[in-house]
Amino acid sequence: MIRITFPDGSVREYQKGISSYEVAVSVSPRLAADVYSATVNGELRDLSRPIDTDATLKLHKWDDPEAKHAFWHSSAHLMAEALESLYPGIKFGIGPAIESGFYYDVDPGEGKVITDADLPVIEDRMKELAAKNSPIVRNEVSKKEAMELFTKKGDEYKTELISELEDGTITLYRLGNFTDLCRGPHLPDTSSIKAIRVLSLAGAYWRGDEKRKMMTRIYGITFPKQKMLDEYMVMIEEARKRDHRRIGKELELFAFSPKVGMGLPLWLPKGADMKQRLTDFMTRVLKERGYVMVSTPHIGNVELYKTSGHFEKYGADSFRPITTPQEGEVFMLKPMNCPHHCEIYNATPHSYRDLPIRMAEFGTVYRYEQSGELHGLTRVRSFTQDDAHHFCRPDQLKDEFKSIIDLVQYIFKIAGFNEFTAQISLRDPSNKEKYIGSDENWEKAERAIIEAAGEKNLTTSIAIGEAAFYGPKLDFMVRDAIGRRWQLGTIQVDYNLPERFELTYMGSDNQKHRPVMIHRAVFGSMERFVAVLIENTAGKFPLWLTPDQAVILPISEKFNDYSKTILNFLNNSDIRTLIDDRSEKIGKKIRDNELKRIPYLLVIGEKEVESGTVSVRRQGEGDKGVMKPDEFISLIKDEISKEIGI
RNA sequence: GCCUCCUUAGCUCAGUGGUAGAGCAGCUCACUCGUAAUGAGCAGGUCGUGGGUCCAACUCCCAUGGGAGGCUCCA
Repeated sequence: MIRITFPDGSVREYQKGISSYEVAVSVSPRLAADVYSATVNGELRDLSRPIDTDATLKLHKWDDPEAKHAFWHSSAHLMAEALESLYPGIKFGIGPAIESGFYYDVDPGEGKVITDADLPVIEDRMKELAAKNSPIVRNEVSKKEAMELFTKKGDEYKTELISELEDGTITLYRLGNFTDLCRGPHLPDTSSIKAIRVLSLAGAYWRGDEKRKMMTRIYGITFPKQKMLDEYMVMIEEARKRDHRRIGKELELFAFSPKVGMGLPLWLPKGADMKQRLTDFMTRVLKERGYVMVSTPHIGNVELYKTSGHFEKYGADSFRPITTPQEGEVFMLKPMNCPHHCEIYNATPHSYRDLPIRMAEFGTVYRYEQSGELHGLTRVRSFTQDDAHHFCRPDQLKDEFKSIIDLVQYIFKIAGFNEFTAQISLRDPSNKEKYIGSDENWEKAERAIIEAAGEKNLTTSIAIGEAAFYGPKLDFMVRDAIGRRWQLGTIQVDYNLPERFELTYMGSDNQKHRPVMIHRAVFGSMERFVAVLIENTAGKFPLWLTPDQAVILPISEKFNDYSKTILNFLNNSDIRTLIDDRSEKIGKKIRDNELKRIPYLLVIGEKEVESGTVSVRRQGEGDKGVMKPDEFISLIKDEISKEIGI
């Protein structure tokens, strides 16, 4: 007999060799039906594997990521089984579970392609195979045996993976006729895979290396119930409706034109208006926080970027240089504001008493991004950063970091980004030659970031080896409608530029010292920030920011004169107001303006004219009753004050 | 840049070899209306562009522009 300890501390005795699944059944058959994998003595395991010793056991139900992982990983194997039966000779790369679903990278063979039209066929075959309820069988073999098996099969991708594994036991999992190299864990069989959808195709370089073969990546998702798949598809569809590219077009915020060039956004009046409002707001906040505003040109002499080191590192991947016709001077489109800011620093002498200097600019930069990378407003070739550089003494580093984290937290809160993630990127200590700067400086900077984040109660993850070559950084990421993460805010320590630009300040010891530089952005870029804001709000912007705050809806033309009086009154009181005086019925006007996400609709008919009032309707909430125009203005001002405190 | 797919009216989309169609939006007219779609009429496209095959191409083929989803990249 063996003793199994459950997460609640209770202990039960079982026959040696019982499986986790059998344990689940003994607790409750209902539980067993919703369990997909188990953690035995801290090790993630198949439900069907026997337990031979006393153990702690946690059974993973669907809501646990571990359960979904096993479910989707087994689904990837099911898809592979289907693919192998449909495309004999197909070769397999890797096929993991991901956040939502799974994929498998395959090589269909020379001259063969899998296209979108094949997806339903694959899906149907998966359904047939799943219905067989075949067991998924775990098998331990030696490295040599595994190598022989996949060599015989001609699966060179698998043999490459095996050759890199440690000697010792290698686990294989067999489902039907398909055997895969795999660590597991897996479902006991395919009986629980009830709903299957093969979603999409993509190219993916083998092992993420662009010099190697382009595999075909097939994405899919599965669920234990059809209803869950239906709900998932509805959710995806809802997310698509929030896509900033779609809403941006609908609300006439921005556009792209092939004539202007890909990745070069055009801000339409309403979008430009909003962007300006964000800029004004940020400028006010920055001034309160001790920043000074500067302004620099859109181009700079190539020597500037040679000094900064950007030319050497990115020159080949930049827009081609611009040359003057007479003198042949060479300029670059500005890819960064920092070199310019360094020269601003150098334009005047600095005492240690002046520091920190917080120099900010809404600077438009131009970067050559690969065409396949461009994406709406989130990845463009021309964008405006809310850029700033802190020039400080080494002893001020941590406080400066804290002030920036505080600023980011403040702005994100106002923007409603409550679910951002923060990542600290440190250098890879085993690869020091990739980075510039002394060990001492790196350690100091990394410690300052970690401590500052801790003192601001910021939950962070740490990524080793993700630092920039010139210093560690802290990035703030927010998700878009379909779950992709975009970096908005960033804080980066830089020891490189102060050196290269020979920045100095006079210390209390009457000696010249080198300041430390911190690059930081909060919005990241105006473009990306607006994009994420659109997707997070579905276009229902906060009142202070939205292009049009109110629309007046006269019930008929008879009330147009009074309505226009109100229109002027509100606009003169800084309420951004429009009038919809089309000869349409009131229901139609309400519908159209609700769809335009106008926060307040003011209905005006005979009653309102007689009593000198407006009838207020809040978007999404319906009729709020009548009030005097003055009261409406207070209502709006109060709401804005709650949003941004003015 | 690479892989797969898409590209028809301002927007969303039908149209599988016989020289283009709907809904919404727009314009005109009528209606003058009370909280999410009033009715009628009109107008709008060299089917992204350039080649080719064919008696005939929106439709098939090639090239190219643009877009989507990924991969690689992202100072």
